[in-house]
Amino acid sequence: MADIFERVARPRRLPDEIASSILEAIARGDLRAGDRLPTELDLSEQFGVARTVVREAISLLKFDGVITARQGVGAFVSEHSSRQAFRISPACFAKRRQLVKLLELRTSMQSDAAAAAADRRSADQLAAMRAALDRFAASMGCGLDAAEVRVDAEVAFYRIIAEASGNEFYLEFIQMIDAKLMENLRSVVVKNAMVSEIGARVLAEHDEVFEAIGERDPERARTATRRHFESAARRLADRADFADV
Amino acid sequence: MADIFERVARPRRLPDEIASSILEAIARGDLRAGDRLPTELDLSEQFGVARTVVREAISLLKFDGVITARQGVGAFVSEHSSRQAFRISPACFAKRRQLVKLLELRTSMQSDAAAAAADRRSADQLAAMRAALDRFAASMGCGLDAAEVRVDAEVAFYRIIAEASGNEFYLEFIQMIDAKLMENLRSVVVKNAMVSEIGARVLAEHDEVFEAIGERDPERARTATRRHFESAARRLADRADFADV
DNA sequence: AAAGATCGTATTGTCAGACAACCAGGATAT
DNA sequence: ATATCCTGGTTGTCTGACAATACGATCTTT
Repeated sequence: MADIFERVARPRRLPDEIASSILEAIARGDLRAGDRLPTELDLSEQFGVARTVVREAISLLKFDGVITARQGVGAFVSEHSSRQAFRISPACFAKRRQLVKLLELRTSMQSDAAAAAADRRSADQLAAMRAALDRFAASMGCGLDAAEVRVDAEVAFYRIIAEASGNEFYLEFIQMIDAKLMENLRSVVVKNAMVSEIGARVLAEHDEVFEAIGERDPERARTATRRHFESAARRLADRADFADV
Repeated sequence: MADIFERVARPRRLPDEIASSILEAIARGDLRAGDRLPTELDLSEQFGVARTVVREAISLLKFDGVITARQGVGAFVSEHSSRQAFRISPACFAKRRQLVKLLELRTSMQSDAAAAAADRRSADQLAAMRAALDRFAASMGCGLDAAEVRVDAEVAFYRIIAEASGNEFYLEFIQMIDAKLMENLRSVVVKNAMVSEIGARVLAEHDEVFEAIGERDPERARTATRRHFESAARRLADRADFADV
């Protein structure tokens, strides 16, 4: 089931490149709220591309509320509060410090989603959680394949919980952050999963979450989930080797 | 301090309009993951605009990871998991049900941010919280102006907490969701603030949060914050009149 | 001199058309 | 039958033009 080949990296498109570039300038502080951007013509010359490309780039940032353009006047960096989208720059996943913060965010979301799920889950959803956990338990071997299956089951388990929360925003958020975390950490997670002692303890953690949701005990579901994610984060942060910036 | 006039609504730009239109089609289910979009030329004819406009619209969605385009082939709706941004459609703020879910999300974030702040806040940050609470307490009159000040102080109080969490992602998320909530609910919030019995009770709730953070008690900070936001959400949902869809 | 009207210029918003890069599938040659 | 080439279709980028808007300077009027 696990894909063998990595997806090839498509050449990035010019507008995305330029948008990221401007975004970085803002993050660095070279461009501050209220500052005016160079004109589209200037930018197209600076970047060495056509104006249409610059326009697409700026269009992205306008849609996100990062910059505001006024016809006849110019484009300006918006106040931070007027942002329309929550977006995590890929660079954050490479730095240990940022990564820990993202895991913290993830923990918040997931544990409250679990609490909500304890209240609102249906019998079917509970059964789906059970099935995911069974898949997890059934693949307790130490091989690479088994570990892969186990990791997938784990991810599925918590996705189902998010779904059962009845609040689609939890699900959306968790899906987004999970996808990007997995992109960057899958190998480490899988490697961790291959250590057998850890496997048994982790299963107990998941079971605790499952039982709490089964018994419709929100408080317990919340703390159990938190406990699991906190220890998982510890294991990950210990093991992963980052540019420690 | 409170602005007297609403900001005039700028005419929306064509690309944004079209992007939202496509986004809605996806949300409705008219376009599903893997489906191919009409060609840019087709779309420009359907919408009655130039291709550059369609391109800008599609460019937005590509940046968000909602659609994936392959040169020479076409543009396709991506898997949900490959989304790059968390974005809340404005329509969600008009429907009571969705709004309740957003408040739930907000509560999760804020209460965990408070717990983190209890661990990590500096003395300065604590003082800033105190100052915001004092502003809140000082404006206990029932007039409209007093209520406005009070609401601002309240928002500031919880923003400072998010800042003190030491996790900038909490802050960013809360700022974004707050800005949009306030856009839509400010009048209701202010109206609520003018009811004096509520004011006193709310102050007690804030104080509890403040004390917990002062004493570096994460658990208490979390539950106190949760208690406040849950009762606030109840008051709001009762009072606000929505298209109850 | 002060106030108001007009005009010019700069900038963003939209349009139209062209070519390049790329891909899929069919036609052709071996 | 296989490999190669070609062709049409689609996205990516470029160029140039005009429309819409806003600001500021100049001119006019009082």
